Parts: sequence; C-alpha cells; structure tokens
Amino acid sequence: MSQYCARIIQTVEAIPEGKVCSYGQIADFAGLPGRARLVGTCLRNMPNNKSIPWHRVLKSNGHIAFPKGSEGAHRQTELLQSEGVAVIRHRVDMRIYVWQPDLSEMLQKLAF
DNA sequence: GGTGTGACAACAA
DNA sequence: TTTGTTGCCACAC
Repeated sequence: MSQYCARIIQTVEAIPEGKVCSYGQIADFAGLPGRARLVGTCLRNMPNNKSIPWHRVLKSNGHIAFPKGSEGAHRQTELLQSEGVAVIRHRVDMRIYVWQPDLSEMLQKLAF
C-alpha cells in the first residue's frame, strides 16, 4: 500500500453512480499526471473487495480495459448497466457518462 | 541496481 | 476501428 494507491483509491471512490472515468483522469485527479498505468497497477494489486467502484474506470477512449469475454469485463459491464450506464459493444459513450467533477465536490471528497 | 511487466495514454498509419 | 510505437513510472524478480 503506497501513498499513490491511497490517493488513487480515494479518487476512484469519489466517482458517482452512473458516471465513468478514464485512467488518465483518475491519475490526474489523484495528483499523478501521466501515471495512468499506476492506476491500473494499483487497482490490480489492491484488493478489489473494498467496495471500490473499479468498474467505473475505463480507458481514455471509453473502451473497457479488459479483453472481451474476460470475467472482469463481464462483471464490469453488468455493474455499469445496473447503474444506468449503457455499455455498447464493450465500450461506453464517454461523451455522456464521463465524470466531470465539480470543484466543490472535488474539494469535499478529496481535499488532500 | 538492472530488467521486465503492466486493468494505460497519446499519437501515427 | 484496429494495430504499432513511445513515454511514463512503481513494483517484483
């Protein structure tokens, strides 16, 4: 558990329902610009059973970060659809569901 | 301390 | 849209 991972987890937890976010955004909000890979590494290493909404994290282009047919992809798709996010052919309409955090919300949730 | 790896991003064809 | 390539950096060997 590194400090980076803690920030990443906190940022991911701040994503509201029905919204999605890209790895780059997570890294950016977490104060780690350009460390998108670290987000994935941490989420993989971190136990995903801590109520972390990892399913709201996608690639920059809206694609699901798992290979199609994978278990993770399936679970992610299910979770997203159950939240009202339309997953079309292994991808999400980032134009609609992308998370655009308000500054006040950011300060409230993160407030490093 | 070198090397390879990774749930990625951005760019180029 | 789908592939490559490159950059990035913490982490496990």
